[in-house]
Amino acid sequence: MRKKDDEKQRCIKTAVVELILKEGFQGASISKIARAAGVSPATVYIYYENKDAMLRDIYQEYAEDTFQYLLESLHPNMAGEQIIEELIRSYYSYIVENEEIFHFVEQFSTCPALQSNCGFMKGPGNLNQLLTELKRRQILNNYSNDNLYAILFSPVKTIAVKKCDSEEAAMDRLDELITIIQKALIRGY
Amino acid sequence: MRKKDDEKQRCIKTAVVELILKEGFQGASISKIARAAGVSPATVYIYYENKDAMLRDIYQEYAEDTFQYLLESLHPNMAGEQIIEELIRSYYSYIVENEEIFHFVEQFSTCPALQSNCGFMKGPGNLNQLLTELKRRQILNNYSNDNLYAILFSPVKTIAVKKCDSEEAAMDRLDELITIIQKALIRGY
Amino acid sequence: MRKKDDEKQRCIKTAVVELILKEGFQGASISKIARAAGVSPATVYIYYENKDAMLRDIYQEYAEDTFQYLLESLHPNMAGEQIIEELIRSYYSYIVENEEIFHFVEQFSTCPALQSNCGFMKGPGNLNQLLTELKRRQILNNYSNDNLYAILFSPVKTIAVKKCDSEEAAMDRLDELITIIQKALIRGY
Amino acid sequence: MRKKDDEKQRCIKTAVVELILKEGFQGASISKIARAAGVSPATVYIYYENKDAMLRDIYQEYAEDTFQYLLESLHPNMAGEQIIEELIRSYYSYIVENEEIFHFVEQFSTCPALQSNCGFMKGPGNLNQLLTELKRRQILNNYSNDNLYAILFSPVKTIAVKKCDSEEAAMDRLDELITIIQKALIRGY
DNA sequence: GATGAATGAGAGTTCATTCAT
DNA sequence: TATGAATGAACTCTCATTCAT
Repeated sequence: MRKKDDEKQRCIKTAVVELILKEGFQGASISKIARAAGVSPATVYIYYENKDAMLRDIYQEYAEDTFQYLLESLHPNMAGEQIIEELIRSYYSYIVENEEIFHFVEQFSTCPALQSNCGFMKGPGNLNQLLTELKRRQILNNYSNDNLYAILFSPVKTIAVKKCDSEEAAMDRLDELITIIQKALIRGY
Repeated sequence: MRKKDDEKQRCIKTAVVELILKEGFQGASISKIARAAGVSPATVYIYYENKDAMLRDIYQEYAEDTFQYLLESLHPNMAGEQIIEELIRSYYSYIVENEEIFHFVEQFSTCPALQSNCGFMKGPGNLNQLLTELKRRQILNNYSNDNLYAILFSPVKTIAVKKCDSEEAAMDRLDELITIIQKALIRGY
Repeated sequence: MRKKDDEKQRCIKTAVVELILKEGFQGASISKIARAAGVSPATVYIYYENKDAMLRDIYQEYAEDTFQYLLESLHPNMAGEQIIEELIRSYYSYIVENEEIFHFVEQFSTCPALQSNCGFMKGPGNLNQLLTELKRRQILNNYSNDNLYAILFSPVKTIAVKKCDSEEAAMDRLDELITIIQKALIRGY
Repeated sequence: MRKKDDEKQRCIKTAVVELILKEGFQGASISKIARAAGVSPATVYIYYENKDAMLRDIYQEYAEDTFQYLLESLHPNMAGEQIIEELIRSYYSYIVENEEIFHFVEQFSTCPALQSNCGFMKGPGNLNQLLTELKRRQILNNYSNDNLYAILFSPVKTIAVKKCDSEEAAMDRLDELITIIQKALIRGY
C-alpha cells in the first residue's frame, strides 16, 4: 500500500487558503481546491471527512498557530512595555506576512454558522493565563481580560489590513498605536 | 402600489440577513432567501440585478446605516469624554440590538473578494472628518485617524460579541472599556 | 408563471421504466433518465423530491395500475372458472404488453431495501376482498387467501417471462395452466 | 495458505449478500462490501475480475446451490406426493433459513440487465430431467415442464416471504399449499 | 410587477478501479 | 497475497438565473 502523503495535505491546505482569499468562501469549491492543490477531488476526502470538516480543521490549525506564534514571541523576563510591544508587533507582522491565512481565519471566525461547530482550542486559554499572570504581577492594570484582549489585539488587526501610503508611514502608525496601548494598559505608566 | 414594492424589498433584505446569520453565506441561496421572504425567486431579480449586486447593495445600505446611527448619537456641544462614551456606547448597543445585521456586515467586510467590488461609501469619510475636527479642537490627542478609529471601534466590537455571564457584568466591562479609551485618547485626561 | 407540464412527468416515468429494463437500477441515473425524457436533470426534482421518492412513486402508481387492470377485467356475474381464466389471462397479457413496466415493478418489489419505504397500497386489499367474497359465495375452495393469491398469480408470472418456441406454444401452455388452476381452486370442479 | 484465501472470499460473498439485502444493489459498493468483509477494496479484485463479474459469480454459485439443495432432498424411491411435498417443503425452509441469499438471488434474477450476461447453469437442466422422468413414470400429470416448474416453485416462494401472524399459521398455510399442489399435479390423485 | 416552471452549470460526494508498497 | 492511497468519472442534487404566463 501507498503511505499517506503529507505533502498532499499541505498542498490542499495552501490551496484552500489561497482560493478563499481570492474568491471568498463561495468560490472555493472542492474541485477548484483540488485543481489548485494538484490532486483529484476524491483525494481531498482521504484527508478530510467532508468540506465543512476540512474548513474547520484547517481553521483550527491556523488559529492555534497564530496564538502559538504570539506566545512564542515573548521571553520570560521582559518588562511590561516590552511584552505589549512584542505582542502587538508580532501580531502585526504575522498578519502582514500571512495575509492569506489571516483573512481565511478572519472570515471563518466572523461567520457564526461556521464557528459554532468548532471544537475546543487551547490558544485562548493560554493567552488568558498570561493576562491574568501579568495582572497578578502588577504589570498590567487590573482590567478584565476581555478588555485587555480587545485592546491589545483588535486595533492592530484593524490597522494591519488598512494599507498606508508608504511602508514608513505604516511603521509610524504602528509605533504610535503601541505607545497608546502601553500607556493605557501598563500599571503606573 | 409603491407601498407594496418596498414591503417586498424589505422582506428580502431581512431574509438575507437572517439566513446569513443562521447558515452563513454558503447557505443563503436565492431560493432559500425567496422562501424566507415569502416571494418567488424571480421576484428577487426585479429588485436586484443579480445575487452579488443584491448582497453588495444590502451590505452598503446597512453599513451606511451603522455610521449614520453612530453620528446621530452625538450632539454638537458635548465634551470630549462624552463624545467617546457616546460613540462606544451606541456602537455597543447597535451591535447587541442588531445582531443579525452586524454579523452580516462583518462577514461581508472581512471577505476581500466581496469587499473589492463595493462602491463609494460616505460614512467613513464623515467619521474621518469628525476625528480630524476633534483633534483640531484639541479634544483628542493628535494620533493618526487610523489609530483613533481602530481604538474607538474595534475593541467594543470584540467585547460586544463575546457573551458575558450576566447583563450586569457586561455593563461593567463596557464601562471599564470606555474609561480606558477616554484616558487613552482625550487630551490631558 | 408557467404551469406544470404533465407531459414532462409522463416522459420521466416512461424513461425511468425503459432505462431500468435496459440497464437495471444501477444504470438508471438521474442524468440518463433526464436525457431519455428530454428534460434537464433539475427538472426531475420539480416533480419528485429525490431519486428514491421518484422510484417509489412511480412503482406505486404502476403497481396500483396493475391491480386495477386485473380487477377491471372481471364482470359482476361471471362463473368461477371464467373469473380464474380472466384473471390469469389478463395478468398474462398485461405482462406481455407491458414488459418494461412489469420488470420495473418486479425488480422494485424484490428489493427489500426499496420496498420497505413504500406507503399504503389499496390494490392488495381489493384483491383480498374479492377472494374472500368468492370463498363466501362457495365459488372457490376454502383455502387461505395467501395460497389462493400465490397460485393464481405467481405461476403465470413465471411462464409469462419465459419465452416459448412459438406464440402458439405459449398459448397452449397458458391454456394448460389455466385448466390446472381452475381444477385446483374451483369448488367441486 | 489456501485456507486463508478461501476464508477471505467467503467473507466477501457473505458481505455482498448481507449488504444487498440491507441496502439493495444501489448501496452495495465495493468499498462498503470490502469494509463489511474486513478486507481492502483492492483485495476484492484478487478474487473477482470486476464488480459485475463478482455479482454474477456469486449469483451463479448461490443459484446452483439452491437447485442442489432441492435435488438432494429427494430419495430414489419416494412416492409422487412425497416428492412434491419434499420439494416444496425444502424450498420453503431454504428460503426461510437463507433469507439473505434468497433475496439476493431473486433481485439478481429479476433484473434482465444482470441476468443476460449469465453463463450456463446446470440446475435448471437437472430439474427438467427430473420432471420429465416423473411424467414418464406416470407419477405427474402430463403437463408442460414450464407449468410444472411454475406451480411447484413460485407459489411457495410467494408465501415464504409473506410473514404470517404465527409460526403455526405459516405451517398450516404451507401444508395447505402442498395439498393443493399435490392434488393438482399428481396423476390420479 | 409577480410568479412557479424550467434549466445548464456546477456543487459536494462516492464510485469502481489501479497504483505503489 | 494484500493493502490503503489515489484517481477520473459519474453520481445526486442545488444553484443562479430566465422563461412564459
